[in-house]
Amino acid sequence: MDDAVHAGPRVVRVRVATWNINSVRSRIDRVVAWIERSDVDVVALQETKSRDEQFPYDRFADLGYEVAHHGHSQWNGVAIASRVGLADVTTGFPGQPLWGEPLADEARALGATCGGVRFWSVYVPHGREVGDPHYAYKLDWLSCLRDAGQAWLETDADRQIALMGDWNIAPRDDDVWDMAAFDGATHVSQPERDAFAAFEPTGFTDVVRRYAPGPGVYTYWDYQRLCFAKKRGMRLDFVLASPALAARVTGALIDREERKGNRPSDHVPVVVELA
DNA sequence: ATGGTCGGTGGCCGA
Repeated sequence: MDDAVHAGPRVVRVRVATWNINSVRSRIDRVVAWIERSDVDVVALQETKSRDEQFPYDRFADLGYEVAHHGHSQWNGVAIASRVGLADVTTGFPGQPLWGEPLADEARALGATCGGVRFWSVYVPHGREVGDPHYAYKLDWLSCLRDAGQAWLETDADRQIALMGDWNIAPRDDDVWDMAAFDGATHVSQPERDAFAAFEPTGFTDVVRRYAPGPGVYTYWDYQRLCFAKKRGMRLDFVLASPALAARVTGALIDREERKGNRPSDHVPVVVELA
């Protein structure tokens, strides 16, 4: 017995990640290999492009992870995998807007509590074109998520909450390779940037940028036109942390290597380390 | 050569 080993404050390091994997079924071997290699405790996935009954639950269980998935069709789809517990799974956030004809829930948000932290895997609507109904939906969706986040912190300002995923917004000019190429485009418009910035006064802050500053640091590269080789990317994936969670962050990285090799996703994982 | 993509699906849509 060596009591000294067990004395003092217990420091628990946790690595969490978010990754738009652009189809979990076509890329499950890569996803499994990355999770094993990267030693993450919690990973939020977006664009699984699967119905629940198609989701490869066994592959995560074999790795020692519990996993929750929310998917209706070949579109969207979000998941959270965890090896530090997975409880209170919630599909969709309170007040999440509907879409389609007839109006219906899209599988774009999934909440779960893992290791005392409330995680949300979010896949923000793309917007398609400025002025398109989908663009209005995107702005509304972001506004409603902000309201939900604000309400959670008003209930308890000390809650550890992570809103992480593909936000489909490049908040700063440096978050795209050339602003001239995005003239009039979605992802960089002022209303979208305002919708993203509106999280800041509620207490949610991006915890990655200070550890992975730009310019030229991206999380997404279009498959077309050799964008990755030409370093033409966008920073679209973010981890927004509540104040109590942000205080635990000791580091972050964007795993650009994962964009290489055979059949990668067009997004790469974003990893945050908590103490 | 001045372009160059995917995935899921089912014959195009969404990104």
